[in-house]
Amino acid sequence: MTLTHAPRTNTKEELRAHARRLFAKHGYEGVSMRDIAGSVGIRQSAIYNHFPSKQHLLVDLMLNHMKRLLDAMQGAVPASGTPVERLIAFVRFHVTYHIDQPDDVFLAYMELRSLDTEGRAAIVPLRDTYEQTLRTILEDGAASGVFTVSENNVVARGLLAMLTGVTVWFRDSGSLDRDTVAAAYIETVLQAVGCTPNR
Amino acid sequence: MTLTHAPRTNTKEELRAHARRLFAKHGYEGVSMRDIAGSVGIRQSAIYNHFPSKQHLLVDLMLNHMKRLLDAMQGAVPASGTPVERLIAFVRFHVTYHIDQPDDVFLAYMELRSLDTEGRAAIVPLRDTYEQTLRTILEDGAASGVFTVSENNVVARGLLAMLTGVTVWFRDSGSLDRDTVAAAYIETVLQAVGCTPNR
DNA sequence: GAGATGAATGAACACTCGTTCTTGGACACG
DNA sequence: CGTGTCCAAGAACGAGTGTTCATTCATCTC
Repeated sequence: MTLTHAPRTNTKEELRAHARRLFAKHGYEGVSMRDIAGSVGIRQSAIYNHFPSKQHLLVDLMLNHMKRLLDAMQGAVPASGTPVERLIAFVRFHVTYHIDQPDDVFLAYMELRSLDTEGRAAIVPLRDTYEQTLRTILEDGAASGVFTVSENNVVARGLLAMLTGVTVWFRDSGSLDRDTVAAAYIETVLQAVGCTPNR
Repeated sequence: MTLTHAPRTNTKEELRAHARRLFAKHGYEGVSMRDIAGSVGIRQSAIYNHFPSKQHLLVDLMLNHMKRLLDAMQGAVPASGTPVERLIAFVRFHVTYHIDQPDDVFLAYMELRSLDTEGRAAIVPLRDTYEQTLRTILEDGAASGVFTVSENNVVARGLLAMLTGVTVWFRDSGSLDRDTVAAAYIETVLQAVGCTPNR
């Protein structure tokens, strides 16, 4: 008798997309299931046909993101090659990927604290693997003498923070395009590790 | 008839301290007034004798932090001096201050989104003033030829993100002490702006 | 056509949220 | 001693929380 559900397709993927955007904007705790459902155009109870809980929805987003990030990075950064080549590839990949997926990146970075124990256990190793790639590049470069870095770990973490920060301020509507930004980061990072390839 | 309130002193400052820690750990939305009151050892209703609302409590924390940060920075970074001297002073100040006050810093960085319009209007200018200091140092250095930076704004934001990131991983219990970390950041930043003073 | 499945609904669950209000004890000052 | 101020307690407010449930419809398969 009541006007019930209209036919829908792809609700699950829409839920992912809207939840990602809302979580990134307001934080996990700042978004209710009603907010997400309302954004998609369904009632909150219907979410549970697709995800068993709010926490599972968050883990789904973060896990998928980390896997895609890791895959894409390993495709973009050659395992062989000089440290300089690999560092340039890593920085270019990281900056452009983060420009393209700012919500996913911000979520994975910020909402580790909202994960329960098992969620965190699933995600932290992936992040560590990603970061280890940069550390290895720096170590190789330092060992072969082309990089000058005093504290490898401090520099690696510092560079990652610097690169990831692009999501905070970059807007496509701004005056700089992606390639210009990536080039600026590449130059700055190369200088930061004491490597001036133009000379 | 009921056992009512025990005498207390300094409740307001205790509320600030506990709220700061909890907000930094779980996020503004992830902390309730009952959580804060329980952490201090009073009931939630008693908070309203000291702060008119949760939002006011957040603004109080962020505004006080930004003012103290700005004051301390202006005391630590000489207005006159060479760009190199000022850059070194700025980096050393920023890193050590952020190591000492990680909760305040994280809060001010993350919870801008939880501020209402007027709170944001009060805080954003202070942060801009702080960041402008670094930008000016980079501009002066670039103008006098001692720094090599392609995109001044990108580099300034990148360096700030790099330095602020120290709050994420630094622990006093770790293997590195504050001075070693500060020195590593100083060296990395000097190299990043294309300035190698040891040569 | 019959039946299974997927996906939506609205109502309800038991809590928790920020906030308000009344009450009353502790202490300072006259 | 009386009065006023400060600040705590406790109860209550209405609204919102994540989640569960029975139900209903549309669509696919046999």
